[in-house]
Amino acid sequence: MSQSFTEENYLKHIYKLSKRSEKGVSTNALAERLETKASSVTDMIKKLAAKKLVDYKKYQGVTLTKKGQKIAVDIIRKHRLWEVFLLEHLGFGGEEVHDVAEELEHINSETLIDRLDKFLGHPKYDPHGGPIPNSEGVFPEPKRVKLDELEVGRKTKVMGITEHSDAFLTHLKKLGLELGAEFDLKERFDFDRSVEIELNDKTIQLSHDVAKNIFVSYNS
Amino acid sequence: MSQSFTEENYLKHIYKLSKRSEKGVSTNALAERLETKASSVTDMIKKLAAKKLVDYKKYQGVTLTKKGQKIAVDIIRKHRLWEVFLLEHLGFGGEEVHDVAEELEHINSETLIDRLDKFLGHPKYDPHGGPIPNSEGVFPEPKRVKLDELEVGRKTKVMGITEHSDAFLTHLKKLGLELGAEFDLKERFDFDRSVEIELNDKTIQLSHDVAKNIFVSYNS
DNA sequence: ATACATTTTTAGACTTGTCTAAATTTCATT
DNA sequence: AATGAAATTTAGACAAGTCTAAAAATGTAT
Ligand SMILES: [Mn+2]
Ligand SMILES: [Mn+2]
Ligand SMILES: [Mn+2]
Ligand SMILES: [Mn+2]
Repeated sequence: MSQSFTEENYLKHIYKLSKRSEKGVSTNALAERLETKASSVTDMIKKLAAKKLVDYKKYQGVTLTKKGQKIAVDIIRKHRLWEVFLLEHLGFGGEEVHDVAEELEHINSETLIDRLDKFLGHPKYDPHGGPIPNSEGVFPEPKRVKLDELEVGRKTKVMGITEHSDAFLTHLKKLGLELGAEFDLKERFDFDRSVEIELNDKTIQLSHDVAKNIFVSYNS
Repeated sequence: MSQSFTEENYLKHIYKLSKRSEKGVSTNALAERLETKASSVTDMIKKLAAKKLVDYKKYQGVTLTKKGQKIAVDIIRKHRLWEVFLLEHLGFGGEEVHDVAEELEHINSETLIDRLDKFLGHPKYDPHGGPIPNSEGVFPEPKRVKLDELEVGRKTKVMGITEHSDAFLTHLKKLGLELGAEFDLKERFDFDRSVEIELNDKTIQLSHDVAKNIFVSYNS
């Protein structure tokens, strides 16, 4: 059975919304995410339920079935692989990438995505730090975390950022915290959750606002 | 104004069909190409006419307006650029490529296609010998021709084929006429339009059936 | 010029995804 | 437990694209 773009987008957003709470995803939350009306969401949910892609009881929200989940994860895989391609090979900037990937993720060809994956060298994370599931739908082990939450004492590397304002980018540049920069996390101050890192033999203080927007990776 | 996938496919096929005759494209021809019914074609043509993308008089067939033509040529550009990418960078085989390109051609992002074009090195022809228009919609000078029609005496190179049966492919392989093979056209026999070529110091006869399915290129 | 076949258009219906407005259910407060 | 607010579903409508069956136009062959 094959899905329309619309159905795929619904499934993907149900998946993403359901990550942040045990209960089913609410009609309104979904409507807001998809920039559509609650009544439209109800209609679509019924269609997805008829196809056994979601479980649905009136007024109780939706959850994905195994089948629906596999499709959702597959869309995420495609989205992130395309983003890697656009950024690393076509020279796109961080922000331009998402909208195009939003369309490319719906191109349906297993061959295509497998070969793209190979071409890209089987990346495990996209440039925003998002983990890329393999073709079985399995996500890589989470060896990656926001600097915000990293264990003190770790050697780490800047893998991505979650804030893309010019202000933030130039700030990072000034500090020397560019993509790929390596440093040690020396200390975290409970008072304001600011951190102290050592980068190229310099000691630097970072506010919580900065730390929470930097993705870092660590080994093992 | 933005077009749906469907509208874009109609425009593209009107363009291709109108290349082979002066008159407008007939409803039935279009229906057959698009694997749909004549009545559906009539409906869509009226929609396109309302958008000023085609000129249409009842029972007289359609032709593209300047606007419609630009859109059609743009789709062809995208289709062929994607085919180059799939073949040269993802390792697709000649036949697998088309169906995927049929979907990719509808991804709408000028940035994307300009960067893809650059990434590919601004190719002028796709691997089937199809010329790739530039972003203004201008096709490259036709320096490429079927062996069928090549001027006797030319040095040429195999650039593509227009027949993809196993039988034909193995035949070519046996003759040494693979993609990129270089040879001279020595003679053409009017009797049956067969040709004589010289390839790697060997003289080979090719029937018209073979010659008409080989694209060759020549300089200046 | 007439008759028949082919092509094209129209009429009416269906599916997908959306919307507004109204009805229903659930939830929070008293 | 009652009530009002918020969330959700239903009812009915619409646009896009398609289809079948029937009507109209065009082309062809005597
Ligand atoms: Mn994205
Ligand atoms: Mn999408
Ligand atoms: Mn093609
Ligand atoms: Mn297409």
